[in-house]
Amino acid sequence: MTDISDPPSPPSRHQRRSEATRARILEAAHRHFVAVGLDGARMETIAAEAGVNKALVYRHFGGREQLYREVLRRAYEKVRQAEVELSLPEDPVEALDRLVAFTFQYYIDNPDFLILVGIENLNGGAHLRRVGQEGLHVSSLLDILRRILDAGVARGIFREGLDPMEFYMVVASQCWFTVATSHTFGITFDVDVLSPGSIARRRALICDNVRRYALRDPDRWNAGAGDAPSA
Amino acid sequence: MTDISDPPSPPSRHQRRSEATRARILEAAHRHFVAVGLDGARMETIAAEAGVNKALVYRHFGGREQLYREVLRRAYEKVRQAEVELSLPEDPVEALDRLVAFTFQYYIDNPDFLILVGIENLNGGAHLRRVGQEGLHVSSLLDILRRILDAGVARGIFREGLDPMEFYMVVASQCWFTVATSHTFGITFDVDVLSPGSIARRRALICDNVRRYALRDPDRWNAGAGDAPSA
Amino acid sequence: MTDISDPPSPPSRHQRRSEATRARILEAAHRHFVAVGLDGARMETIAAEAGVNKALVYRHFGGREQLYREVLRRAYEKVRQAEVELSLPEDPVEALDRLVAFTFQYYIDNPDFLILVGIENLNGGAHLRRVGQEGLHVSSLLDILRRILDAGVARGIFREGLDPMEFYMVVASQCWFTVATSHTFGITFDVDVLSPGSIARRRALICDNVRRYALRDPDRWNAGAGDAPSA
Amino acid sequence: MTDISDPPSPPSRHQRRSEATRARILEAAHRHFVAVGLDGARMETIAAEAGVNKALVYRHFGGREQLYREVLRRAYEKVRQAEVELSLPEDPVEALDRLVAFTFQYYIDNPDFLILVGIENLNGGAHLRRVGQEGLHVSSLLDILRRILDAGVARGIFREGLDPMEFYMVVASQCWFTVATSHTFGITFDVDVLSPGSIARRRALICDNVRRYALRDPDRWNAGAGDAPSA
DNA sequence: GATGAATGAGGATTCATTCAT
DNA sequence: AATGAATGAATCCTCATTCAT
Repeated sequence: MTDISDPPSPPSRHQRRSEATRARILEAAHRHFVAVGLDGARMETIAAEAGVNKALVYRHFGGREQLYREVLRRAYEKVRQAEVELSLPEDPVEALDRLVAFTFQYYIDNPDFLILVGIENLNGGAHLRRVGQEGLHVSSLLDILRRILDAGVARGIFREGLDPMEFYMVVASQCWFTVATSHTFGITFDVDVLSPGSIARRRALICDNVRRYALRDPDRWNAGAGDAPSA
Repeated sequence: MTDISDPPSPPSRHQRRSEATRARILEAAHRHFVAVGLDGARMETIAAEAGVNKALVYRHFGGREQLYREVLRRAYEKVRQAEVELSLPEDPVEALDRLVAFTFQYYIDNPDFLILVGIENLNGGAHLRRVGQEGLHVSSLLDILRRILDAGVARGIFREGLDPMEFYMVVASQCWFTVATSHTFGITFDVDVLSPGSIARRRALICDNVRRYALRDPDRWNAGAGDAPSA
Repeated sequence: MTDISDPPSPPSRHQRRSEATRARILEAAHRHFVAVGLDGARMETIAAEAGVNKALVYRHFGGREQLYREVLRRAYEKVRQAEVELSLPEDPVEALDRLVAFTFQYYIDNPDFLILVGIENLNGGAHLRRVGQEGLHVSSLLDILRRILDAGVARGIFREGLDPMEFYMVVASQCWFTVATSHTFGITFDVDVLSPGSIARRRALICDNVRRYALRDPDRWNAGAGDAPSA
Repeated sequence: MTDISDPPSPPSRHQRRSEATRARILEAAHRHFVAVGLDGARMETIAAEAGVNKALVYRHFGGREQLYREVLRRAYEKVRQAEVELSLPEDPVEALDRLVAFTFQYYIDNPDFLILVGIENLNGGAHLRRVGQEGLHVSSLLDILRRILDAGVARGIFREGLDPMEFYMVVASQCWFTVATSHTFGITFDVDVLSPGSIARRRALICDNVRRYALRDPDRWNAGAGDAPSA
């Protein structure tokens, strides 16, 4: 945040406090937007949870929409960051499993993200569009996907010509659906989709499906390798 | 709604008009809830679009929540109905394709349903839970799924022991994700997910994936059979 | 208000009550706008003074601007009405005096009108313009002015070719200034412009000035005829 | 403002800068108060237009009311100054014309003044009263008026016993009304009161009226002498 | 003198809901 | 069944003003 380039002037106490306030507001806003949605959110509540005055929220962010946009932007920033930090195994098949496990776990651990994206889609993507595609750093994700596919192809074990974006869809859709529709799915089928057992089974299933999608000869690899590594 | 069981007394003019009014309100409410969400919806707007007085909406449905619940219930009723009416081919592999095509197309043609379910999941399923699992007629869906799987197993071409609910997840998740996150996905990857070409490709991909999931020996069936049947 | 033309249906209790409410709001709004100006006025206060709910004011008038506009329109309607009801003497010179006396007295008795017009001029006439020139019924005023001038010319005692609008300006300006700037004028010159004595003197002065303006031979008419008739 | 009386110490750089800031704030405040009125004015806007911080406005003037008062005081100071600098012709009749022309033109050129005085009268003169009558330097105006009247009387061409304040009213009222109610008057009568032609005609009319008021024998002086002298 | 951060109070407008007819 | 009037409780956002630096 504080750039180390030109002038050595350290941030004044004013600036530091302001920065901290801004961060507190953002966190409160994130929590609140996630909890009750864009329309349901109350500026008053956000301010109160941030421990500041309502007017200050306006001063810092200009209004509810802009605040929401910033929250959204940061949520995307965070996923992409996590993806970048993801260390993939050399072995392409293990990499598939790792990608699925990571994606699934990220959704489970960060329902916030799913919720924000859900809100956004209900909104027709209006706010994300204003964030701008550049802010979404998708190339870093595509790099990762390509690296996995290329490695598999190089070793002659993946099908050729797979499209990274489609590959991503195959992975993400099943993880996404599991978590994002867990409530309605659970009610409809009278099951607990997010119980540890269900999750482990589901992850293994998705790993299998992804292998079947990517591998030239899935049967050579014993299915079930995606089995609950920790649970 | 009007039950045909006991007395022969035909509905009075009053009753018929009332029934029609109720239907108009429900349609208006459906449209409005879908358009702007639960929190965004205004009783005034619903009443106006139904061409009736606000107070009448209250008389008929008691309040905004109940109205929403009824809208939700009917949306589920409608999918299940469509599923029941779905005529499946004898051939199990064709049945897979048909199920995918139907599911995908239903989501495309009825974004309302995805939106309502999306809203519901953001809400933690609170309203759907009050509708009650009975109202969701899931057994008719499970019947269909089982019928397909059983037929495939009977002919020795499907893997054995596949779980209908998991099978459904494999089908639904990829269709769902494609449509339900089309806005954010489209913005992120800078593509038009719902263009006719994209849809056809995506459907073929999902068909392939589902075959790979269900079939004992996917390679015997030439991939790409799911290619745009009509479009 | 209730037109006697077509249907004999008497206003329902609802309608009558609503009409009365509307009137109460308008009166309260008039008082409040006059007291504190357009920007200073509080919808809350208006509602409270009308004995109704704030929201009802919006229901009836749509908003603060429209409410103000209606108040303004009615104020103009009232002056024009008073002018129409003004009975002018046959004698043209007496008519001049009468017109001055009426105009002066109207301003003194209805500072509301001056205040509203003052507000409006500070606003660049924006709201009056939206009322529309038709709503101002200026022709009835011009008729009166013309009648006076024509009578004087017919008797050969007024100058010919006088313009009604200019004539009006000569009359109104001096009355207007006296009342409308009474506070600053009074403070500047340390006098009480609106004391009964001052008013009587000022009226006589204006009458004289108007006679000098209109009459062909002012000296034939003993000045001071405008002297305080009542005070 | 900076008094030249006692000590020789020249203003420090600090003081000079402060003085300039103060002036900038006053100018911004003047413009803004004139533009949107007392209630409509925003401290933020004034500060921004002055290019300074809001808090600085408070430091310099203590608050919005005091700032307004100072603006008002300066506006009066400026008129009186202009009046003092007015060079009157020897000839009393020409002096009348000159006074009218000056007064009229001042109002046209300085709508600010009319607006501030208008605001003040809507306020009941509350702020002007706090400025204090001494601050208004009315005696210099009265001197001028008396000088004109006395000259006319001395030459035997003006009526005797004319009161300076009444004389002023006769002059000012017609100029004032023309400019101060130009918007509502224009809308009501559907004319452009401030077009060059209208102004010239109006000035001539007022000159005539003032002559008729002051002169013992107005007919000896050809009317219309007030015709657009320069414009 | 000058600044940016922060506050508290207010004020317009909206809305779900109820009432009287 | 259906309506229009009326209400009370929010909720967003703005502003004058003060504080800390």
